[in-house]
Amino acid sequence: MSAEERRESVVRAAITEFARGGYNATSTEVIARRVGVSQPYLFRLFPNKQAIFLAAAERCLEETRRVLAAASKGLEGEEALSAMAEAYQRLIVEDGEKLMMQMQSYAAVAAAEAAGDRAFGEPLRAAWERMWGDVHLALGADENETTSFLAYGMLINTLASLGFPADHRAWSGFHISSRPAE
Amino acid sequence: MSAEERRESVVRAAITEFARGGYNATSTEVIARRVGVSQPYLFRLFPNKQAIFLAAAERCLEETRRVLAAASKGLEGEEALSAMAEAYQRLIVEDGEKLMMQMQSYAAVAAAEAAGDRAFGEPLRAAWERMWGDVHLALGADENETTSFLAYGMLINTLASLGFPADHRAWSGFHISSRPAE
DNA sequence: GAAGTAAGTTATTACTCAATAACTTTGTTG
DNA sequence: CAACAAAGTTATTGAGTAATAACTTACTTC
Repeated sequence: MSAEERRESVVRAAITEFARGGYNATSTEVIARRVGVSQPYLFRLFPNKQAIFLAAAERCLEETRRVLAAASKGLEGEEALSAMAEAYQRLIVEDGEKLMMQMQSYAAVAAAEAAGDRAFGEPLRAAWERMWGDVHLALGADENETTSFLAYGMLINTLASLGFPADHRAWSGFHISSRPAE
Repeated sequence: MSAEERRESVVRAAITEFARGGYNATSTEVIARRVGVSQPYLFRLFPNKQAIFLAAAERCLEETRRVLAAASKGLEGEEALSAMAEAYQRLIVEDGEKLMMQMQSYAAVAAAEAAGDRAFGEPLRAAWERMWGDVHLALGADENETTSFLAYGMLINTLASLGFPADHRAWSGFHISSRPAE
């Protein structure tokens, strides 16, 4: 298998593991095991652990952006909004990993920023901007609509992270059919 | 100093340290040092590290609830809404720690839930429910208003965590005067 | 002043983990 | 087939860390 293909499997494995464990509690060992490769080999593919995390986090945001863009393609206004909302809901329900990884990313970036490391968050801010731009376009370039849409998305993330069951009143205002798989 | 008073200082120190470092990257050593006490003594005051984290996380949510409740006291409708929004904004600007700690909490709970530990999140779900209830009452028991208010709050948390500067277009729709202290 | 108790310490253990170095295998190509 | 490179391994290190055990002050109260 080529190094490039291996890197791809590492990113996928990293998403799964970091999503559950967060940055610090996830060892490079478990990632390597999931890939089916020795632990030190990861450091031939990536310079260090942080780079693996970053690649995984970036991929998740990018995937989310892609899903939203695909859902709203050819639609506008109210239709685009509900299509994206439904797509995001489905994404979370069918693939809880992406949500968890997102939350871990935000926490990790916040920690890095607090520690004075501004470089770490850069690629994630860029990825967020791309997503913001796509949503903004899909919603007719209305900034309030865009902000509102993303706000609801972030609340969904929070409630799902906290583990509120789907029928809890904390979810009132949403129509989520089931919770993300664990 | 009494054990109860010490516990109080531990909670405050823990908020500061966990906010920057997250659960796993924060050693009990640095918390103890901040309190001005030996590391093993923490385990006389709390059963384990997780309990310290939980106490800190719970305190943060509770504080947020208290701030919102105080801001909306005696007001209703639109007035209550803008009073709470302003109070939340001020809370974040003046005390970025609380925000960071919140994000770390969500990530930690998500990880615990994914690992099958449903007990860890319980106190935080309860704290969130209390906050939800207060906001709900303040906004005239309108569930859509409540959900919307909290959604914007969570977006604020996300953007601040990602480290977007106050004048960035990601903040459009908000009127935040400055970013939280670091 | 003895005796108890609450607040605190030092020393230690058992463990985990990112990263480096040195070596080996597998496939390709002139 | 020789020689090179890419993919991968085993062995190791050095640092950090939650938690336990055993010991020490300092204050109170009879």
